[in-house]
Amino acid sequence: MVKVQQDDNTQEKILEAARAVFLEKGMDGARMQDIADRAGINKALLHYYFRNKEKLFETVFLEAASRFFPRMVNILTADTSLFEKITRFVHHYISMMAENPYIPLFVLNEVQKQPKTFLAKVFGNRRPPIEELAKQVKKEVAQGIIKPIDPRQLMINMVSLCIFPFVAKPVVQWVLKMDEKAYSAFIEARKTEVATFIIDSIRK
Amino acid sequence: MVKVQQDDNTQEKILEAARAVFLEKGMDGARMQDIADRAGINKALLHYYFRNKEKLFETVFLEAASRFFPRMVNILTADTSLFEKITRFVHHYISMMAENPYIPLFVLNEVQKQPKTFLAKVFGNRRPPIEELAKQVKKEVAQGIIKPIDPRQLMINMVSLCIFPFVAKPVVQWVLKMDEKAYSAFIEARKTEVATFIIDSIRK
DNA sequence: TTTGCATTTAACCAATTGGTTAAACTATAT
DNA sequence: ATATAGTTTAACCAATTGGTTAAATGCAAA
Repeated sequence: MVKVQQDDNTQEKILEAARAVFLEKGMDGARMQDIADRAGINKALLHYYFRNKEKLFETVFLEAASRFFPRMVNILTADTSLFEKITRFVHHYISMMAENPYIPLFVLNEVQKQPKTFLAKVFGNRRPPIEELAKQVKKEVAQGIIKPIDPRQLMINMVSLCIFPFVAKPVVQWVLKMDEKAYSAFIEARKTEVATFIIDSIRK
Repeated sequence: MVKVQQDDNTQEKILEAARAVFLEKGMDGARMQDIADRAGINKALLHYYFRNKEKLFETVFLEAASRFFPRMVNILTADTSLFEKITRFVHHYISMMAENPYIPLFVLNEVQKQPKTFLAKVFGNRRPPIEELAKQVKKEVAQGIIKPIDPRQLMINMVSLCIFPFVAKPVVQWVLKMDEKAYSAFIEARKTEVATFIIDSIRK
């Protein structure tokens, strides 16, 4: 059926446009008219597909989040060495941010505006499996494999190094005078740069 | 003259309220009525003091920025060793974020929505003096004092490690199960943790 | 050919919101 | 006492915006 295909096309066009507009403007700044325009349709059809702005956003966001979390949980709970774990974590985290660059800033905003509600919606009951990594760090510190470090600080460092260049993309581009291509290359390079940066820091 | 004093009080009350509301809601989400309410005045008086939302925002933000930049420029252009520079940079950056925790997320949002306009307004013509640090890094790499590293990556790492824990404060608190006191202690500890983390990473 | 979904057009509504205005009141400086 | 600046009240305007509606069109499946 060609119709169904058309249907999917339009829906995907809308989601793509929504991603772009939400990225640029945030939830408050995003205009339904903008999204419709960018999707090449009109407002009526936009509301025909998604009842309202909130639903549209939820669809866009949960779609990305549902791809994100399972992979990170896998990496963190896998039976691998600490250095291997850090390397894989950084690579995958940066890759996923690069694929969904609109997410992190949005999350930070929503979580700022309504911490409880939002965190509940995203994580539900489950928390990120940080205990695994913490234990592993403590163990390797005790064994003298790595330098002493607070596992919590290490974890925040890892996430900071992965996420920040995305939420600060325009500033990074401006300060370092990068066009899109240079920025992409810079991010690509970070996948290994950040991993070695972290490992070099804690290795004895 | 008591009047002038009253005047200053009201103006400061408005700016304080504006800071709070802008922090919570961002530029788009912030409502003039909210600001007036929180300042304990009415909308008419708010507009009596600040012609419009944009002017108010500008005042609030530039006031904070004008305290921030000179200090960082000083540190970056000072005639000190690289490790000293990194240490001072991290300490001051984190201190200033702790004093103005509402700024970073706000900046990231505005710069996302209107990169040119906002960056021009904040930085004007001048850019952060990154060349100094870049040269210093290249020199010490060449001299074999530190490991080879792209100065740009290093600088982004420094800033990421300083800023991110603030923009992600609610998430950090939730994931690591911290109350306000624990979070403050965590941030305080970062002033030295982050500095040694970076230096340990690049030191040969 | 008829049925039904996708899509457009275009007008419209209700709520929000930034911003204005004018009149009145208060307290103080002169 | 009077002028002046700070402040309130309250109504109002214009623009934006999320969302709705109804009628018409195109088009593929049956």
